[in-house]
Amino acid sequence: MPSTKHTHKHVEAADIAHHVATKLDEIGQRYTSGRRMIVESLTAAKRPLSIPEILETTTGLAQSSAYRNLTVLENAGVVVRVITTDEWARFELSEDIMGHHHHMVCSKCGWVDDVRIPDAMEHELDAALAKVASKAGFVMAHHRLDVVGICKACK
Amino acid sequence: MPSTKHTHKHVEAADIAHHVATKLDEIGQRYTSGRRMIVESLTAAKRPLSIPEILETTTGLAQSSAYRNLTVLENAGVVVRVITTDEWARFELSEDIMGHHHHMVCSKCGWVDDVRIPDAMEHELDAALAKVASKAGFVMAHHRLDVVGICKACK
DNA sequence: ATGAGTGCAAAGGCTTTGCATTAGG
DNA sequence: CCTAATGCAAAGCCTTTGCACTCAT
Repeated sequence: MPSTKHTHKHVEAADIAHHVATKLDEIGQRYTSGRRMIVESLTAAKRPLSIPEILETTTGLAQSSAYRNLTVLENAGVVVRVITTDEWARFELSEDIMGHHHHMVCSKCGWVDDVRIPDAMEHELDAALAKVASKAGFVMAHHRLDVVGICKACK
Repeated sequence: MPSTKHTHKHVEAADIAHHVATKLDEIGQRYTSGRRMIVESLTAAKRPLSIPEILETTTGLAQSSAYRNLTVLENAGVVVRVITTDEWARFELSEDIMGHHHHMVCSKCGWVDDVRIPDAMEHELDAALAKVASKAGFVMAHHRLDVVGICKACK
């Protein structure tokens, strides 16, 4: 079992299937073909996908099944629902798999991609946020950070 | 450098009405009673409100008028639509009026409140984000930062 | 008068759900 | 076999829109 020293710990591509199967099993769910297609679609994209985008890459999957399976995968802790604008919801693999990261959102076309900032800044940020949150009686679970701007294609 | 003072510039409460009226006038819109009620509601709340919350404090305003007026106020640059979870959209006065800030979102009940972090951190953050964004071909317009956690009431 | 603003109800668009069918263990 | 999973279509829910009425200019 090879161990890595990267701070961006994440599940290796080849192990994602196994990881997902395990997480699903933990909540008594099966790793069906539909779910496999969705996970593979998200794995290949390496960025949050909307339902329409997911359906484009999963032949024969009904829209309702996509929604239902994404909910199951979300409950299993494998997929996260990303809220960017008010259009479509987007889904991505959890940080367990992808590592901690943030998003760039194109305010023109809605494209979303991943970005990472230095660990040092993440820690500073967490410290500052936890402080101001607790001052207001909040218990911080995590933070969410997005870059809003114009993507390469829209520029 | 002597000009590093706090950048929390905002419109004084008493001047909000005038500011809003001006901004509306700039796009050829009137400051009607419905719009006034909404602005006063948002001013009093000092946090992003959902449509149901706004309707509770604006007697006699139709839901459709609330949506329509909020769109107008948004176009006038007076109100901003805040996307937190996938439930209801929330609205708040723009940063012109409220100053730059971020949000705390309760993942249990959906409550949203404002938070501010030190200017120094804002600047570091902007620098780091602009850098990673441009590396991906994005032109950053601004950033969005939320604390997700459990609020005082839900704890 | 005359067009903006409003209320009410209907329509839209994304998401969820009911139900009969199919498939995996 | 037996229950979970799926497809299809209908229903839900927030939001937007059409239309007639009202109000301010």
